[in-house]
Amino acid sequence: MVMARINTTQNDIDLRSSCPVACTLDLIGDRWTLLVVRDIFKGKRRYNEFLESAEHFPTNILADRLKRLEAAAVIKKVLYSEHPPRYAYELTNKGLELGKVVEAMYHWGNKNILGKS
Amino acid sequence: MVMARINTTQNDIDLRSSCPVACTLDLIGDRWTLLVVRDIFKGKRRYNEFLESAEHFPTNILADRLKRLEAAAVIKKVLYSEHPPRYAYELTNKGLELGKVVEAMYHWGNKNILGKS
DNA sequence: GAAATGACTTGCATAATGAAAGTCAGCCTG
DNA sequence: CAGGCTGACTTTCATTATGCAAGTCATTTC
Repeated sequence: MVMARINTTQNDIDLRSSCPVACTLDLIGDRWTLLVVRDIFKGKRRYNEFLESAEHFPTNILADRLKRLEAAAVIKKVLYSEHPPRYAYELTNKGLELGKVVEAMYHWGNKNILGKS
Repeated sequence: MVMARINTTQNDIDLRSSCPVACTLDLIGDRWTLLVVRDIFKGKRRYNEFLESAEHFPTNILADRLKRLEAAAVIKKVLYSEHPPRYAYELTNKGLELGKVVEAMYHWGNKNILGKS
């Protein structure tokens, strides 16, 4: 597919169009990425905590998504132990604002798939 | 991966967990599905109209997503010509409620990828 | 010194994606 | 009524992504 480099804020994903929805999907349009964001909203911070989630991230996918989200400045690494060096993952402002998307999916899934509320 | 058949409303996708966010992603967690929904919100109704979108749906993907969305009762086919038989795609209530998700992505992408307002 | 922990990386088989071309039914035009 | 056109897909096939299992590696604790 022909990709374009559209004027974006600092990150370097290939965008299919200048539609905001398509741009967003180019970054988070897969089955795992938003689950990382959801987990951080739920208070998880460390690699092994993500792995404990019910959906069972494959380890390579988790590592990849953390890398991509960090590159896109949706999350950032924070050192929480010097020796050995260990990092926790936290949401940036950009990541916090994804809360709206996660919430919308939460409500939709609850009502339209799980049939609750 | 081990999939579960969780008590859902009428459709038959395999769900990874009972988390509403994960359930939603099991249905719309890819780079194309929500673009179909977006297009219908923008007034498009027919196969060829979707194909004209800037992101250039591959035809096989479009046909597949329309099928999946119909199976999930997010969209429905409506006959708009008897001879030859031709169908238009429209959103069901379930689909209309996805508007919240699309909107949230629209705002997020505009602000955080395109850098507009 | 041995085993454990946290955080990944690698290998590999299977599944999904995407580009291009093919199909097919029903008009339409000469 | 043969040939082309239109709308709506299907098929093929090369490339890429996913997902499971196993391996790595730097500490740290026993």
